[in-house]
Amino acid sequence: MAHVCIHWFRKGLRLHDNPALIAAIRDCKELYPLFILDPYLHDNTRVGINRWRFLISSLQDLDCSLRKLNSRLFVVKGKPEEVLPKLFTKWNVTKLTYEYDTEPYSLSRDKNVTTLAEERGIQVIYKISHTLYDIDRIIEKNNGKPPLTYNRLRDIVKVLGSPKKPIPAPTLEDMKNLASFSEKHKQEYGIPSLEELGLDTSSLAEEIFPGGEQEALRRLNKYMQRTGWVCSFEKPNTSPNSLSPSTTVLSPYVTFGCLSARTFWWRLAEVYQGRKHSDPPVSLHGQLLWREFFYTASVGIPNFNKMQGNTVCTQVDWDENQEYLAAWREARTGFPFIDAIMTQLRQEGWMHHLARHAVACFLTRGDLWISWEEGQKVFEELLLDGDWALNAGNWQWLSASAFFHQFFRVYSPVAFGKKTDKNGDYIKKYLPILKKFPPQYIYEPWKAPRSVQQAAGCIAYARRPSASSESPTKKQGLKRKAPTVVDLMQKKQKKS
DNA sequence: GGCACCGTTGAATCT
DNA sequence: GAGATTCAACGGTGC
Repeated sequence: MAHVCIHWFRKGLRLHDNPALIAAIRDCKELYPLFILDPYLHDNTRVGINRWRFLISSLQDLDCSLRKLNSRLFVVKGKPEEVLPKLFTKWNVTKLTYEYDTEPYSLSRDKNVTTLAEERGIQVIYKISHTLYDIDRIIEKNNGKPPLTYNRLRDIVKVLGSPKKPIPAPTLEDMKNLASFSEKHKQEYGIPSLEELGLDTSSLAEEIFPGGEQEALRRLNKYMQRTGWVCSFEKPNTSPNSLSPSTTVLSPYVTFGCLSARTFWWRLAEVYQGRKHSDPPVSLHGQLLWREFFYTASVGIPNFNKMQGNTVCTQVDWDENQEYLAAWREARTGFPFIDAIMTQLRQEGWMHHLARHAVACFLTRGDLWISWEEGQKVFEELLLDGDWALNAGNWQWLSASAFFHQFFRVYSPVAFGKKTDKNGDYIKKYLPILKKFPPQYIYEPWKAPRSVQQAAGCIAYARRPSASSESPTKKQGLKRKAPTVVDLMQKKQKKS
């Protein structure tokens, strides 16, 4: 029997290791590769411009790859529960395929859609390919509860064996019997540009990490060639503040599914084969297992992205200070290391894992005592690799709310960055206003003598009318509504 | 994947 | 050139 089939892309924006897509092609006469811009997920208050750009690039790349197989990507807007039934009728669809997604919203959406499809006699097939393992199997093997420690997870996956091997992308041969697509494709189902989506692109910087499967595979190949580097990789020894990333930056590609986690896993296994190599938790395999760890926790723990109603999360009476929160979010805390990281986040959509530690600790238990849920929202908007489970899990970790409980291990906003960047070159890159500041003072500009500040062309503190001291302590500077280096610079420029 | 502080150690430098 | 001093590096410890 020949099907008319929709393969519904959501994450999993790739052709390689896409078992649901392969299932779509089987016994198929017409294939509709579909992406739905869902107003719930693709909402401008939740998705920053960098993430929008990454998504659109990824869709364009997907369309480009599908064209090579005599197919196209169909893009439509709307709630999936409303859009899909219309398309089922319009195209006389008999089969629907998609990749399994464990997020709570996705689970309920997919349940609704499956019901709607089955009511119309449409066959629904989903496959697991976003994670290394079937997350529900991990929980089952741990007696129905998610492992709460990394080592426990390792024990469980040891029992499950190695992750499945990735499957190849469909070929032209696989697609040869499929009908071609409509001529009116572009106007009806084309990929919208950022401008067509009504987005403000004025703040966009150079595209350092372009979206898409081709770029993902290129990047994977590039890093896998560096066998010595891969084998000796230890996450804690990579630098949070190098001028170019000290890690692979494959995370955005894994998040959007441009790169299959299993493909990444098995490519690493090939590199490790016959060589001495680092091991989890610090190795690159270890990083993929951390992802699995947080995915499992997010499935097994209710209200995982919230404090209230979350059974593993320490209940904390966090402060609510909108000014501090805004200062953190907008990179104007006055601590150059913190502000440089937050600037990199906004400009590039990525920063090193340990840099995330530093700013997350600062926002929560370390300095500002603001809820991790607030930080979670900011990261979700700005990170290219913002992933629901990993974001929630890591914020709980860093705020010592769950998984990690040594609350006295606090990252110094001054000392931590110095270990790997004594000269403050990273700070100077992202906060060019400080570029003439001597290394000696760059982590604490307010400690520099006035003459040094003037020579550097940047005054760290204005004399406050009522302040008795010319060199207030950092706490005073922080806790007051202190003018930022940027504010002061602008003020100074106006005067002169 | 803290940090600061302290004591030890050993090599380099000074007197 | 012996003894004193300095200092970076390191490890242990408590928060």
